[in-house]
Amino acid sequence: MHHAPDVDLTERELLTRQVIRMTFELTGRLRAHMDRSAAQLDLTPMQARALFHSGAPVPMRALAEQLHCDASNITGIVDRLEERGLMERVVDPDDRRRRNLVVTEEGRAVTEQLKALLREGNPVLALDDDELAALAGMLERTLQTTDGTPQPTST
Amino acid sequence: MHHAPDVDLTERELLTRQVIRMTFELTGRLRAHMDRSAAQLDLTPMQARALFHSGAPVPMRALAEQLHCDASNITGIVDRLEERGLMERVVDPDDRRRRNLVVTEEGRAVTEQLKALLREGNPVLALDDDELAALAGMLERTLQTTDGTPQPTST
DNA sequence: CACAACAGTTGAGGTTGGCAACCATGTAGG
DNA sequence: CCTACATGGTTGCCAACCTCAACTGTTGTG
Repeated sequence: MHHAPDVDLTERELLTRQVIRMTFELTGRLRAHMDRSAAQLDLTPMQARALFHSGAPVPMRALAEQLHCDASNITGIVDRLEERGLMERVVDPDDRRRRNLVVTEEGRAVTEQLKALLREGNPVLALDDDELAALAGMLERTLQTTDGTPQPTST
Repeated sequence: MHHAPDVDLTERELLTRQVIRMTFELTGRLRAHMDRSAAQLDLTPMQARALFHSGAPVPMRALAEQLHCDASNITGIVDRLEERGLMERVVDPDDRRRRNLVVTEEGRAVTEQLKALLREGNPVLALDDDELAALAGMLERTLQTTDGTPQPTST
């Protein structure tokens, strides 16, 4: 893209490190916050994430990608959610290999409770309107540029 | 038509939800990115985080708090890091109950490699200088206001 | 010295991550 | 039609991690 002048690079370099450090700190806290919230509803972190990403019926394969984990893990996670009656496997009529995940009525209720808990005490609420809007824009751009699969930099 | 203050609140409310959603999305990607980076160095996610937070000698208790996990987990994590020679338990002479975690020479090298990998493909690099500075400010404020233990808001 | 408090460890039970093998279904070629 | 192959999901295995409770050493206090 655009190579930057060497002198100003240090400035940005320091800032970048700082932002990365804080981003990881924030990430850790958000993760802990989410885990605590999930625990209040007797959900494991992964179960909570699975519910979170299953707004519309979704094949297990897709969920695995969204959760950045192996497909085999989804089996167990969905098993436990299904045992609690929060989710259901529905065979896709178009492709009978596929099992679409459908959140049940109770599952939706639990998901709403979870989202409510997540809003409480969320750090981003400390920002004022302008900052929030700016942050939204940045996040949008940030998420666009990286599609989740950064170049693997193969050795 | 008497109430419905949503007209003013909705704006921020929607924005907040959007930001929260994107924040979690970004969190997930960063986590996946960190896990992949750690895997390239044959480190588990927790081992990587343990190294990351052990710049200066730190008692295991403190590390547990920084990693938001039970103290008993640290035992196993440090065990494996010690087996690889990346860390050492050093008994604190002032308080012989304490074992300070000291990163070895090799451990420091691995940590540097890890940090280098983390910088590669980090989504925040997509931002320009002004945005980066603004983000830094927001993160700082955000991290200040929440000390890691968010108080349950009554709203 | 008896006692509580603290740092760290151990053990049991359960959930997840990663890998390889497997079954069932869909798809392409002969 | 039949084989070969690709795909979605499952199972089994093993290592790592999480949570909780019980336990060993050490420190501080009375």
